[in-house]
Amino acid sequence: MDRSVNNRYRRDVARPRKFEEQDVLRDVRDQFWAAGYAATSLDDLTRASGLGKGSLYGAFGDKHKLFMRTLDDYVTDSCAGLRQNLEGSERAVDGLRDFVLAGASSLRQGCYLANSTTELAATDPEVAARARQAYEDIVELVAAAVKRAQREGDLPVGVESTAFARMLQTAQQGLVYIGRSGLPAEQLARVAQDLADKLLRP
Amino acid sequence: MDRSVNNRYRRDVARPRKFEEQDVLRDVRDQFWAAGYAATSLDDLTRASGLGKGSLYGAFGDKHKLFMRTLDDYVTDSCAGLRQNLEGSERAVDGLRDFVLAGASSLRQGCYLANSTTELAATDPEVAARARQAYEDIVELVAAAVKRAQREGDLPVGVESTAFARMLQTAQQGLVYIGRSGLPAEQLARVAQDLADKLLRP
DNA sequence: CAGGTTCTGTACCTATCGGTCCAAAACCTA
DNA sequence: TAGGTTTTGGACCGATAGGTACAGAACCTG
Repeated sequence: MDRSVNNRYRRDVARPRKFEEQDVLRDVRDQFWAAGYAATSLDDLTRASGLGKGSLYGAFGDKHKLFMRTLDDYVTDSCAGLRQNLEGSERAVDGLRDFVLAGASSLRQGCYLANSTTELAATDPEVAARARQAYEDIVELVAAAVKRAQREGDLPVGVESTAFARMLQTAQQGLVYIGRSGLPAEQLARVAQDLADKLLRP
Repeated sequence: MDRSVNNRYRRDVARPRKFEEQDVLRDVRDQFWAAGYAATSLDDLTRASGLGKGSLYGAFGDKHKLFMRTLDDYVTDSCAGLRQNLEGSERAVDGLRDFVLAGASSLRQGCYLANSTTELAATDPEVAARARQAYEDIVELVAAAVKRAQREGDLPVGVESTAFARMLQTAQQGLVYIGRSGLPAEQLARVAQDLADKLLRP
């Protein structure tokens, strides 16, 4: 019987787990985030999560599966948050502005997806596929907000929404990267302001 | 006697080397570039370069020293090339435009410095320091070109050249990122055009 | 050609890698 | 409380990591 990976059958029987899946996934993700995938050993993961190897494997499968799980959760949460911010903003252009500025907020830590993509996309097809899909989702969300901003009269109607969305996303990722490379926070914030102004002026 | 790392004393005596340092450094760099630092083993390096471990250590020191050497060379060459492009352009604004567009040319491979920074800057102070210095040098070069473009009437004189330079650099790095994440070449080129147009219009 | 020196490749070292196994512990149902 | 089932954590595994040692090859000078 396959007991590995996320089994939930008969949870009301036998010895119950001592940990919360979400907590473990968060700790593990933070470890990967801090050191990168290849540079993180299983011992690092057991130390970060407090679980033994057996528990880790029983619950999530091997190192790669565990990593993909954290990446997947991160992407899902990020996209949900982005959608909420974009659709929740009074005027769409404000949401777009916040989207760009958000690139300056991660600072040295960077973006988990971006870091993972840079480290692994060239050699790991699963990561590459997940990253590509995530970026398409983001562009779609942003493009919808661009269209709304056009309807609201805050962006020129002439521009193609998808192309414009990609441009904003590129600017945001550039900010994330420059932040990770060590630019001081206040200078980074200034760059973010300048970029948002230039790209979103009518 | 310390024979390690780049010794050149008495080159006209005893058994001469069978390899060219530059060739080896290029092969090694390409290996690091393709797989990342942590995911590259010494066996990978001997395979890529054709040298044995003994030769590699004798000539360049350990894995980390060897890596730093390739990173250093890459940065030096890149900055020299950038300076040449910027100072060699008829009008400074054309050089700046090419600078931004260059972010779309690396495609899946990405930028060696950017990849290395993303993977290592958070945990490796040497890499962090080198990256920070490289980015300052680049900003300085670009800022000088911005000033020239202002004198030539292609950019408004009101803007602060360093802040503007950082903005252009951020856009370029964003393109590198998006390219590495798998956006098709023609779409990436389009984004690059759009960004350059938006940022460099008078 | 002899002596001295450097370079090269391989064998070898210890530590750690990711992953498996399993006996004991912990819990639920009956 | 007894029986059944799952979880746990550490012992253990072969493979590979980065790095060293060293014997012999290759070359220059004199």
